[in-house]
Amino acid sequence: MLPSNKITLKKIAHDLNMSTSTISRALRDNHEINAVTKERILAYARELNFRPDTIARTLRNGKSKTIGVVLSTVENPFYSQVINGIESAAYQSGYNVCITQSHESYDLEKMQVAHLTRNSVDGILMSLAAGTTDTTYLKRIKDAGLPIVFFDNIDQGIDSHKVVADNFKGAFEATSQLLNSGYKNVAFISGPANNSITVERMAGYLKALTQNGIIANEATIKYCMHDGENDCEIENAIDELFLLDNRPDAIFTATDNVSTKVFQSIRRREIQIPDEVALFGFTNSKLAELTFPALSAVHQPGFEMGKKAAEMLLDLIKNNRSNTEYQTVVLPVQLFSRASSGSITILG
Amino acid sequence: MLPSNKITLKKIAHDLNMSTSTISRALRDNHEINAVTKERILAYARELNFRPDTIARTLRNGKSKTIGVVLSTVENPFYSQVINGIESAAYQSGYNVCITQSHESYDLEKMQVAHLTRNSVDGILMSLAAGTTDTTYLKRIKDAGLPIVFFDNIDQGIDSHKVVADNFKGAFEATSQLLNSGYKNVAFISGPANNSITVERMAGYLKALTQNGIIANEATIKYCMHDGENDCEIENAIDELFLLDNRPDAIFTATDNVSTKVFQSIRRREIQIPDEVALFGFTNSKLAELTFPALSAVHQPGFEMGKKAAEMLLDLIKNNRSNTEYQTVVLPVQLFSRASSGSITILG
DNA sequence: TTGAAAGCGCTAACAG
DNA sequence: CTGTTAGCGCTTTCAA
Repeated sequence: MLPSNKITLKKIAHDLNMSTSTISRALRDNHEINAVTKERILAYARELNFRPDTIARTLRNGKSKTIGVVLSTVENPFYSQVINGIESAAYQSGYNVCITQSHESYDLEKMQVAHLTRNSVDGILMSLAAGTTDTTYLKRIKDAGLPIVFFDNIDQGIDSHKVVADNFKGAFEATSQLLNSGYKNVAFISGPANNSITVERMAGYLKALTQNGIIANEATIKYCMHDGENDCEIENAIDELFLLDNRPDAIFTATDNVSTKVFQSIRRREIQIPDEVALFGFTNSKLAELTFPALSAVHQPGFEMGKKAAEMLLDLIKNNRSNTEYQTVVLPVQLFSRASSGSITILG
Repeated sequence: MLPSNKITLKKIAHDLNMSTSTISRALRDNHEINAVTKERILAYARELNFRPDTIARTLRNGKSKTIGVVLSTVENPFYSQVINGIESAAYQSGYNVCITQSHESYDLEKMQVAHLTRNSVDGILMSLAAGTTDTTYLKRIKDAGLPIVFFDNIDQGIDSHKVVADNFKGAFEATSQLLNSGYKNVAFISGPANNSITVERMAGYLKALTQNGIIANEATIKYCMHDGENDCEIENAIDELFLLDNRPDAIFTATDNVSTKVFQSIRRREIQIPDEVALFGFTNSKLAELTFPALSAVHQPGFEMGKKAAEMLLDLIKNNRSNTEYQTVVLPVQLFSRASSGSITILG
């Protein structure tokens, strides 16, 4: 018996007086192994509680059975729901998930992607950081053969599978509801101007305005370069809006983080919602219905988005398709019209 | 020039007419390499954008420079803050972080730990799942030499570094504040009875009661086996409390998930807070101050806990200490007394 | 049905 | 200062 501090194929082979290849085959249930030999090996492996080393297997096979995820931060409830969707699909297929955060920073995002590729993930799921504008590094990785599926904040430039929420419709409906409730001057606060989600939600917002015969006023459109993570962004945006001659009577906030931060700031300023200013935002927080006043929200299907994106990635990985027809899946959003946008709603 | 689809030491060595060991040494800035050779190698590696394969390096070195994390779910704001603390410490030391979720299930937890060890993490940070009672499998892993640091929901049975919040004090203070505000019959709802956090918070709760000359009533103490994730748990607990002859006029909720779920349920039932029942809970949600009424909360230092736990783990990993004196670090909590416990507070 | 041998990409002991 | 060689734990030809 070889020393038992580390159980390897070699040790089992030695103890059983067989070759490592036989052990390897038996443990993977290879059919060209004698049934009784196989049983003996399995029994002994079980006794030793043997677990094949994933690292060695990965090095040898060139596949890790792990998918990497890059998103801004798990602290955002929407993304934590996405993660649960990803895991559900991955585990189903026997894949592991490695979650990393970009904190909306281009440099961190790049570093995380580098880590993931060097750790041989079989594919990557990602929502771009707010600060990312140049995605050539991703294109290079994808062209080198690593499947990437984008979700939420995507890049229009790279041809690949994508899963997004119906941002346009969500924004259009939210803005329309504010206008229908009688608000005349609806402002817009979002993340960085170039982000796909901002662009789409902005389009929905503008459509609602024009459809109501309103001409958009650039002064009432604010972007937060760091999606509101840099606190002054939010404060400045609100300050500027409230200093306008034609002060907004409602704000549509276009991202989860911006929505809760704006809500918090308005409350801190002791400005009455919705009497002085109405709010309608994008958020997946379960506490939105419990705030005062209850926060009107566009809710994205986080779990479904993660699940769908993971499924598409796994399909790419397993079928090793090179010339696939890439598709973009658009998932429906849900609107919850509550007190913050002037609606009277019963909780629950 | 060897084919360039995969850049390895071997390819660089071939192209430059040197041996792989020279390349390896040069890239790791080994001092016994000629300065000009080193520069040539570095230049060429840079040109090819060479990145050493982590998997191969891990297999060879026996260390992955990655730490694994197991916690219930990232959807819990407290844990997402812990993660950020862990990452901050890990990145500082050049370590990677792999986050996994147990969803409060013993089986899932065990599976995640198995995955992590098979993927050769250098150490594990974990908060036990609510459903975990038997930790012998962890003891075995630890005894085999893998450092493990426990945080939040810990196991008293295993001797190792631990980082926790001052659960006793948080619960004691919260309950005391409810009693000082005039509530006479304070109920208790928490996660599973056996969990360390429940035990400690319960002790703080009981201490506050006895110190106020109150004899604890078992009927007003409720446990949720799945930390409130199984929705009926919360509903049943509340139903039972409200059916008591001596109906509680206040509830101390002892975990983040239970706190928000109980709050939500009470609101849905249209029971007035704090007039009909006051609430004081443990939660790290940033929205707690924005709810109606504002939710009184014991706030745990999530970021600090993650940071400290990671630092202790990294110390264990780097110094490879076998017979360390293990210590348990207790971090202070913060109390935010708000309207839900009868306090009048100004936001912000 | 089994074994021997090569090799995934890297590092380190040992030689020179 | 640089090269040769062996080997981390596994899988896979190829040969028997």
